[in-house]
Amino acid sequence: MQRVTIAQVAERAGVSTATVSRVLSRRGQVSAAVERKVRRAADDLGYQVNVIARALRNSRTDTVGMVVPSITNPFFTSLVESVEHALGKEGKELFLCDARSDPRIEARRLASLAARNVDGIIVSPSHGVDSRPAVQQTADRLPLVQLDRFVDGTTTDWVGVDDVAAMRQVMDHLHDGGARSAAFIGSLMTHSSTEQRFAGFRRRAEELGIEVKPDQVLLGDYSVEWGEAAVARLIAEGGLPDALVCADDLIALGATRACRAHGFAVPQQVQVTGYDDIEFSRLAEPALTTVHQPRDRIAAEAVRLLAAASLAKDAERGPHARISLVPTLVVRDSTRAAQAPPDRV
Amino acid sequence: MQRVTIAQVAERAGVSTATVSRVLSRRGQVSAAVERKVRRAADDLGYQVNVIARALRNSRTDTVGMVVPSITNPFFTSLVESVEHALGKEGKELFLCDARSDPRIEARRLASLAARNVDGIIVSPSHGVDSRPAVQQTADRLPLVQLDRFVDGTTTDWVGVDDVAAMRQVMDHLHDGGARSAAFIGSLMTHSSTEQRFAGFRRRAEELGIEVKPDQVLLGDYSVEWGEAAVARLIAEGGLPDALVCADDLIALGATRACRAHGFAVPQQVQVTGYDDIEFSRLAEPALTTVHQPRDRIAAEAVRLLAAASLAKDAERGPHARISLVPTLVVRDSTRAAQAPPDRV
DNA sequence: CACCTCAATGCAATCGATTACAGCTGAGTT
DNA sequence: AACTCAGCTGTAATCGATTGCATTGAGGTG
Repeated sequence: MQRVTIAQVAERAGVSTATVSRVLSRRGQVSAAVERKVRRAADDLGYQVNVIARALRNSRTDTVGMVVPSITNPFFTSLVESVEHALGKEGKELFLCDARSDPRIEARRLASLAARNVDGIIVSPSHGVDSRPAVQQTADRLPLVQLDRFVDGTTTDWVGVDDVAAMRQVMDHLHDGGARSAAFIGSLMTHSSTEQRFAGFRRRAEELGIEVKPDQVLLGDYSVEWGEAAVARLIAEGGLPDALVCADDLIALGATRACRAHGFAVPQQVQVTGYDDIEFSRLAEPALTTVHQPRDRIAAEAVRLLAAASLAKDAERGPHARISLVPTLVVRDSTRAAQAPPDRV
Repeated sequence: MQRVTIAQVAERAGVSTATVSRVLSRRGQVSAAVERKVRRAADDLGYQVNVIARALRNSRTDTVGMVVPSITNPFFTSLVESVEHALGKEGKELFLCDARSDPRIEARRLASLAARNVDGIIVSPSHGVDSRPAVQQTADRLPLVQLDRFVDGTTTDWVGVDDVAAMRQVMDHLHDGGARSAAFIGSLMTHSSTEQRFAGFRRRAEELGIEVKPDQVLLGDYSVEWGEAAVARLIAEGGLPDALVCADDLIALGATRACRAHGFAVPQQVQVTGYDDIEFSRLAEPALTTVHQPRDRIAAEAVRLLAAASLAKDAERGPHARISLVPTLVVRDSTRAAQAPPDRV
């Protein structure tokens, strides 16, 4: 299907393939007259480089691979968009893979990307432990940056946000709104984001004297359904605390919905917070208070690290960077205003 | 970075590269003893094929390219997921590109995919007219299937749903719910889906005697913001009709929100319908009545067509297929039950 | 005029896997 | 014993672009 080759262009222009290559890739010196002839011939024939052949020769593909746990999670989708944008500025393209939250599929994707000679890989690992072998092995072969989530005990670059700091803001805000007890709804502790967020939650709750009953830490997965189920369980097992702190927006949307379905007013009776600031958190009823992640910054840093790693090569692979950006709390209507209502204090 | 080559495996196993290749790609006959030696050597060295080199030789990449107008639109995201799944069954991978709804970016993506020797391309064109040159040109070089949307006047395979039939269901349902007037909120007529949906809307409205004022056909883009803006405009310019028929769910979500913000009850005072059945349409308040697209079927058909086209090659490129699947109406709470309330009739 | 410099260009090797063709070996045939 | 043939295996060409090295020739210098 790929018809026109550099040889045909060379023949038509009456020069050698070397010259054509030099003209088309702007390297080496070529006289103006020849350059014109070559360009002319290339245009006439509708020549397009064969990226595959070039990649084989150069072992560079100008392509970066990205693996995310789930492409249907709006947070990752918008992260992907940011990454693609950042890469575009460097003339690179993105090869996107969905791991379906399964470390085995993830491992296959990583291997396949490596076999395709991508210049680097950006991955948000599906599992804090089980993802390790594949991630580590891939990182040994080519530049790799972990994004948002990370695998325990791997030594690669990482970019994400400071979950602990974010949770502190969330808890302070809830406390200001009068919350004196709270539940945490997250995913199983199988990936770093839940772990970190829970750690931040627990620490600040303790400092503020917010009560967290042991059976009010519920772990499932990042989905609306789980948010609904978790709230149903809380209600069945003794009622809701003052606040529901959710590990992501999907859970929070489900939780809010379940609260209202069971007749609990949000935020009057229960405050709810999310995490990620996906587009729909703004549209929910009530609009969700959540933590905004600086996606463009995250993406830009990841791309920068990757570029740096490509240059450094095997040589002086210095210590790996862990870039932690500061997220911001977005206060909307699922939590109460700063001044605690007098009847609660 | 790619270290282990077939030559190294060959040396370690004490055979030629040809034999290694034969073992690893399961072609040609090789004695059991040699096969064992080779596999052993390959494992020891951690050999992985270089997909690039193989692709250059075979001019097949086992990769399919997909271009969508916007990766942040949940409808396309889930379509992508379905396609990836369908491809996975055939051992193929997906190279995903976002056109940002810009035909120029789209053209670049298509060219780049072609240069990468993908085996085929699945595209949902951004623009009904401006996307034509690039799509047609790409289709001339390799197998291409249009999905969901299509470009006017191109001759390629297409898979999508019967928008007109879907709109008939929507209108019948609204009519049953008592609607005697309606507005249409869509995108500019720059892509086929809005065109088709509007055509179906208008025709059935006429047949049912539902009034559609000329200035109540509002065209913007597929976004929540536009849905909100359109409703604001309708209210400012003389009030809402009985029903708002939206060309996609994002618009419908925005429209619903705006209605409620302006004090109009949905569905008691205004019925609202969407299109696509994205996940959040279920979560909205009230849950959105919408048209469900059979995404897995669409994806499966597209992949099938692509495979068929790859086999047929340039040879007997028969007439192109246009596969139109039947979508289903999903009735939720943003429309009224079948029996029209007596006070409306 | 002999000799040197340097820009322009071509030749041919290279990236790694695949495969047509040829060569070899040994079992089976007559 | 000579011959056939199938089954293995190796040699080398190939895919298309890039690039180190060699070659050419124009212009410059003493």
